[in-house]
Amino acid sequence: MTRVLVVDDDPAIVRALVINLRARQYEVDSAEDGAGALREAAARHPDVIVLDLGLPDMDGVDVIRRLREWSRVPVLVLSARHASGEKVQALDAGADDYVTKPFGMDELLARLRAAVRRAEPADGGDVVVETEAFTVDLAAKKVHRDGRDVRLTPTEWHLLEALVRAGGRLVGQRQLLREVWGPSYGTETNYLRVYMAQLRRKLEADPSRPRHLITEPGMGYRFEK
Amino acid sequence: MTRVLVVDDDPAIVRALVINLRARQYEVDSAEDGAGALREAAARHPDVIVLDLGLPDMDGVDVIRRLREWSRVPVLVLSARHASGEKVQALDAGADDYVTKPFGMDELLARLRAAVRRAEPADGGDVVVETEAFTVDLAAKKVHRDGRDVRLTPTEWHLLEALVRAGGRLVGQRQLLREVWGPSYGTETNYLRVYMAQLRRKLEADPSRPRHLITEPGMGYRFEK
DNA sequence: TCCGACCTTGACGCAACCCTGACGCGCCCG
DNA sequence: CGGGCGCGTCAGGGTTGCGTCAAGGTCGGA
Repeated sequence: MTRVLVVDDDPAIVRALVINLRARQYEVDSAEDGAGALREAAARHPDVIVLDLGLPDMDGVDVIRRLREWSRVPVLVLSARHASGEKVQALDAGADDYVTKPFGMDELLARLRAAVRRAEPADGGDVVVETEAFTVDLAAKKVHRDGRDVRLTPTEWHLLEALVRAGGRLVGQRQLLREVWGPSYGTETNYLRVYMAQLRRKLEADPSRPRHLITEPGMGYRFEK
Repeated sequence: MTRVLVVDDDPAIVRALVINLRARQYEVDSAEDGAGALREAAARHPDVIVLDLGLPDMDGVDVIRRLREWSRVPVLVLSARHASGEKVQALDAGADDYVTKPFGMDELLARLRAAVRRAEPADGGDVVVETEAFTVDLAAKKVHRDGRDVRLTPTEWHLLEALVRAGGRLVGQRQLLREVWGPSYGTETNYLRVYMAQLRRKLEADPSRPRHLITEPGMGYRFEK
């Protein structure tokens, strides 16, 4: 879940933002001055900060500078000032975006999404699923087992991916066939048998008694951690 | 030097931007429609794009979408529309910032600096990637091996860069082709074969048995440390 | 104008992959 | 008790994809 830190000395704005963000499944913290902002940022490691420039205790631009000494978290500045000098200062201090009050909530949210999206893959947004026998990295398209990489053919990988992405739920054979071989393949269940066998041979400790690539007779297959 | 691509159908705006940017030591290309923008982006690999939404040949939002199919270059949108719906659309399509006309030149430049600053070191984290056989310096665009520089042609370098930036993840052949040769080259997989062979000949200890530039048959290629 | 570096393009051999059919086994139901 | 069904296994053959080589083309510099 994405964590947002909202910094503003006007409780009405904080409240409005918190409500809107929480409604969209963000996790939200807040602060009402610069010192609090820096403290919260260090303690909670937010994924993005919405920062009002007009704070009671210190200059907003200084807050950005202090923050940038140790963090690259995206900062979206909120300000009543329309003067371009202010904007330039804030942006050059390290802010990522600058929105003037009064602002449209949907625009702000869109800019927030943009800021978060940008930062995401830099951290290493790998989706990794682990079992006691092997490890599947969906982003890198890599399978690890006993400390070494397992080579999968394209079809084997597609099949494994379809199962793993289902997240433990049962996947019907028809759906599996369509996902891997295309929409016109609905009945060739022998394909599934062959490739499931190959996957088990490559991934399971005891291929004849699979613990992770499970057959549900008459229905489909399931991936289990 | 930072390379900027300016896209606008109004010659006056293009001229103003080009002059201002060149004066600040940017390298500037320009295009006057969506097709030209995509072509230039593929050919010149700019570090940031300034894109007017009101283009004569296609919707600006579509330009962003098409661009995002193969590139993560920062896009700064320029538009006469103030409506928040437009902004949300553009930002969610993959734009990084949105400035409404008429715009202040110093503000635009500040936003441009912010976009470039963000993108630069955020890409892969490490600027220098080492393997036991060779070293790649992404910032200096240099490859070292056995204590001496390896001469790479521009295309060889683009290809190597695309692979190294992926950081061990598999890169599909289509994506690779688009990143290196441009969006219209989706099927010429023979290019990949030829240039991968050249890279391996220059970089791998045993080119016939590559340890770092790996082929995943039917899927793509992978750089491994 | 010539030369070299680089990019494109086609052809060819080989290995790997995908499909396919056959067979055996266990389970359920008649 | 026997037949049918679904699943796992195996091996062979057609096809695809990859690596390699070489020739032609383009562009810029000497």
